[in-house]
Amino acid sequence: MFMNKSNFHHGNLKEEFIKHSFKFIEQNDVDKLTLKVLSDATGTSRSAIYKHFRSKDKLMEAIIISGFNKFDHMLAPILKDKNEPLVDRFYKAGFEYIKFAKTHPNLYRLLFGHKYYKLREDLISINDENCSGFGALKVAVIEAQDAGLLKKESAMTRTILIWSALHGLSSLIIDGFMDIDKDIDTIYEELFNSMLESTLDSKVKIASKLPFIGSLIKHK
Amino acid sequence: MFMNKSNFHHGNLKEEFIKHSFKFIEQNDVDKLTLKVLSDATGTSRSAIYKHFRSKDKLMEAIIISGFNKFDHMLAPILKDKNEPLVDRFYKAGFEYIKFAKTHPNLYRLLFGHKYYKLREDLISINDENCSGFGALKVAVIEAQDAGLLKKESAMTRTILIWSALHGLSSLIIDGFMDIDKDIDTIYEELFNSMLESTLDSKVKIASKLPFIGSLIKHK
DNA sequence: AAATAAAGTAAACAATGTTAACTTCTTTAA
DNA sequence: TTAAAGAAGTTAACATTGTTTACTTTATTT
Repeated sequence: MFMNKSNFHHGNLKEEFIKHSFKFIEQNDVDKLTLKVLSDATGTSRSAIYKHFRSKDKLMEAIIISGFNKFDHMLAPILKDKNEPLVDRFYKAGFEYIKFAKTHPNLYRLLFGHKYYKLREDLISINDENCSGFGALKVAVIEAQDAGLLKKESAMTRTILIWSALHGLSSLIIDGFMDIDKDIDTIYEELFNSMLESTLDSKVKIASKLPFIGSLIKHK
Repeated sequence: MFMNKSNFHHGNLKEEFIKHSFKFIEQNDVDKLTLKVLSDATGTSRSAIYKHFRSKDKLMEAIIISGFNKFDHMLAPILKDKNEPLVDRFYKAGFEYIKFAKTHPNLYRLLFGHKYYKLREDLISINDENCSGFGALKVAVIEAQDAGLLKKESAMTRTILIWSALHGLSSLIIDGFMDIDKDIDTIYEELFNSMLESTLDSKVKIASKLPFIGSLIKHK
């Protein structure tokens, strides 16, 4: 089934909407993404989108799903990589988490912010260990506990606290609270030490330091 | 100069707008606060507000200022209370921080979220030790370092990390990520231990545990 | 070839923040 | 005291937002 590209029928307009939305929020706030922006970008009318999505929220839902896939495919493999020492996996995962937020601040806010949390509720489950980055983190925490690297407290509690610290630092960075002239790597070193190393039964050296995330110069 | 209350002149409409805005966001999302809501609440026309604020953003600015005052007046005295042991002050400050976010989620998001960060930039400075809760925290961190209770690393780094953890946990709670049936006090105990106690040169017992913050049942 | 469905359009809606022109009450000045 | 000025309200109109309805055009199916 191949498609005859005519002037009228676009062919793959639904994917175009999502693609342009993604591209747009790489550079702009999520609430700047209007139907006019999308109709202009795709060369269609303002109401064309309603032939493919029941509402704007349904489009946002598609973007959020796609965004979480992107996030999970970034994070989960790092945590699951059996070739790396467990501590290194944690170190790298936290590093890349913050880097993701810094690189895609609008997408990050869309995924983890409040505005569309009702949509998110229907989409992701914190306890789904297969597909979500959070699930993979929890598995890694349990693995660390079984290996004697983490105290055998509640895995869920420890997972939440690690996530909190990463989410908190990422949010403060991308939401414009860091106007100090300081690079983020030092802070992340300390975060990692406080968060993980302190709870390690035996101290472990990080095998390989990662290239720096970047400075904390105010994020626009 | 007393005011003749007539039908026409309201007298103190500006304060009424702010007061009603505050009351409204105790119960509703910030983006549900429209000029119509305020004109209905005050019995005025939709454009009356422009006699007192140059734009809606200027009203939001006033709310944010007032909100930060509320926040600072909650947090700073706890951290500065010389009658309490320093560790207890930290413990209580963190506890009340999270409680504030949980009790006033919409206000908290308004103050610390992204949407109005440009307004916030003109209003608060992270480095103002007198008026901001963050400033008070930094002073307390330095105090703890001088007293030998915290490692003598960068005070700013340590302050940011403590704030990150509190902000991250608070955000995850009020933004609907905690759908587990678990009370928050256990998590906060662990957070406090990881965050502060681990960096204490000598372990200190918390003098008095606080009443629980509440369960993590999903926040609406 | 005709009927049906899919995918587009234009025009109208209410709600949003905002502005302009006008009115009414209060204060100030001659 | 009265006139002018200004502060504080009104109504009406605007553009922009998401959304719906009625219509048109293209593609598919029978």
